[in-house]
Formats: sequence, C-alpha cells, structure tokens
Amino acid sequence: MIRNMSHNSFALLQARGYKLTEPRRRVIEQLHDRRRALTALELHQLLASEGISLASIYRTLELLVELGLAEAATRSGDEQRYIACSPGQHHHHIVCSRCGRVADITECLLEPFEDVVRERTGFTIESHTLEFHGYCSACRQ
Amino acid sequence: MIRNMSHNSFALLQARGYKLTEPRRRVIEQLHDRRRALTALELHQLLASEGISLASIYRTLELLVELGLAEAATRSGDEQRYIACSPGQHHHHIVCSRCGRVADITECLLEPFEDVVRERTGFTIESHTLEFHGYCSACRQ
DNA sequence: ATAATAAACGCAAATGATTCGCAATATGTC
DNA sequence: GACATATTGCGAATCATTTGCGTTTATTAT
Ligand SMILES: [Mn+2]
Ligand SMILES: [Mn+2]
Ligand SMILES: [Zn+2]
Ligand SMILES: [Zn+2]
Repeated sequence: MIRNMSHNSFALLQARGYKLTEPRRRVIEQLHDRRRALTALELHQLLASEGISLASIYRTLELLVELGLAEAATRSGDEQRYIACSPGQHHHHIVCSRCGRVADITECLLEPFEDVVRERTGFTIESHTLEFHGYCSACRQ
Repeated sequence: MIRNMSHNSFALLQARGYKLTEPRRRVIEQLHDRRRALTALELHQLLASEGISLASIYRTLELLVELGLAEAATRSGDEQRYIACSPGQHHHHIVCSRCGRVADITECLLEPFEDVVRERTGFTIESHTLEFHGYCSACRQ
C-alpha cells in the first residue's frame, strides 16, 4: 500500500499523457517511501546511484506540483522542500522540524472559519496554506 | 496611529540595541503604510529616491523578521515577500493574490485543534504557518 | 556641540539554488 | 522492432540573495 501510493501517482502521470520515465518513477518513490519533506538536492543524493540529473529532479518536482502529486513545504529556508501528496482530498501536513518526517492531517480544520474571515476582512477567500511544525516521536527530546 | 505602528517598531529596534537608521526607518514605514506583502525589489523601487541600497533592504528585512517585526509570506514565488507585523499577539494574515494587500486575522483559529492534531499524528506541535489567499475589495472581479 | 566608537551602509563581487539550451536517449505507439 | 517525440543529462546561464570591505552615520561620552 506504500507501493500503492506511488502507483497512483504513476497512473495519474500517464493518464495525463506524461511518460513514466525512470527519473520520475524514482523521485515519486522516494517522496512516498521516505515520507519526508525533501529538497531537490537530497533527492539527488538519495538517487545518486541511479545517475539521475539534478535538472531532471527539478523538472519532475515542478511537474508533480502541477499535477497535485506533490507540494512545496511552506517553511522554506534556502532550499525548497517537497512533500508527496495525493490529489483530490484537501488536507494538511505536520512536518518534523528535525528530520522532515511528514504526517497527514486528513481533513481541513479551517473551512468552517472561512465565512468568519471573509466577514471580518472583506476579502474573498480562494485558498489557504496551513502547515504544522513540531517533532515526530523519533525526534522528540 | 498608522504612524504609531511604525513607531512601535522603531522603539523595539532601539530597545534591542539596534541603531535606528534611515534605511531601517524607511523600510519599516513602507511595510506598514502600504499594508502589502512586498518584495525586497519592490521596496527598493518604492525607496528609489532615497538612495538606499538593495543590500540594506535585505539586511533590514532579515533583522525585522528576527525581531518579529515582519514575516515572510508563505506563498513564495521566485521572490520572497514580506509583511509588516507587530510582535506579541499570535495571529494570521490574508493576502490579496492580485495586489498583495494584507489584512490581519486578529486571533488564531487553530489552537483548539492542536490537541487533536497531536493525538492523531503522534507529533508534538511547536508552531504552525497559516495564510489565507483571496481578493481584497478593490481587486475582486 | 564635538569627538569617539562601533554599527550599519553602499558598492561591487560572490554565492548558490534553480532554470535553460541542446544534442543524445528513452518511452509509448504502430 | 522501428518511429516520432517527450524527456533526459550536461554544462552554461540566470537571478535572488549574501558577503567583503572601505566609508558613513547613529549613538554615547566628553
Ligand atoms: Mn498529504
Ligand atoms: Mn499582522
Ligand atoms: Zn523527526
Ligand atoms: Zn487586492
């Protein structure tokens, strides 16, 4: 079923007419299997033995975000981190500040508040970004 | 009172032992007065007549974030945007996707949920990033 | 007010993450 | 298996941000 999530991404990629290439397959696998927010460089190092170029990793990440199969972590230092994600259900993540491990928060806690926010601010609301930060059980002091 | 918010930042800067210089004063004023999420380059252009270097603008923004007087917008394209903020009270922002205008959401909607998130994910929660995106009244279609 | 001192500035060069051009290659199709 | 074309790897280019350094400025003490 871990396998399954990668395979869902493979399928969606192909359904949209993109080729399922080795670099894409490997990047998707790593993102899903590690369950961590990873940088392009980290992915490149994890895949060092495969001879995949850093450019292809960047291109793959861009495509995955476009397809909703990955998203950029909001807390960005110098390097952007990416999180594997399944498209469709709107939800959020908690990311370990030490090891980058990601857990899903399977539903959105905020939709009930969008009306309140609209009334208070006079803005229409199109979307929001929410990410929790903390420590996973392995990294907790 | 708009003036006031800038002055609060001026005061905090000095209270922490930093010099209140012309570049710092001007960057703080712009961020507060425009009420928009601005890039370093935009600030540089807004302050073109003052002969302030881009380097100083970057250095000032870094300091303001460090002091909690500004924060980086979470939806970052290529250039990072910065939002003036008063330290102390935890709250969030809604940012206009067209003009960058910012409104405060004066309280945090999420603290009640942190327990739930902790229980569900097994993570301890240290913080979260939340930002709404939409259109201000002037930019609404 | 003036001088002293360190912080902060402006400038130009450096850095470094990300992007791009292009020839070579791999993938999906017939 | 051969074909057409999307995608790759490589190296160069880009460009936002950072840094080194000599000069200027804000603050504190005469
Ligand atoms: Mn997810
Ligand atoms: Mn604010
Ligand atoms: Zn962890
Ligand atoms: Zn607007």
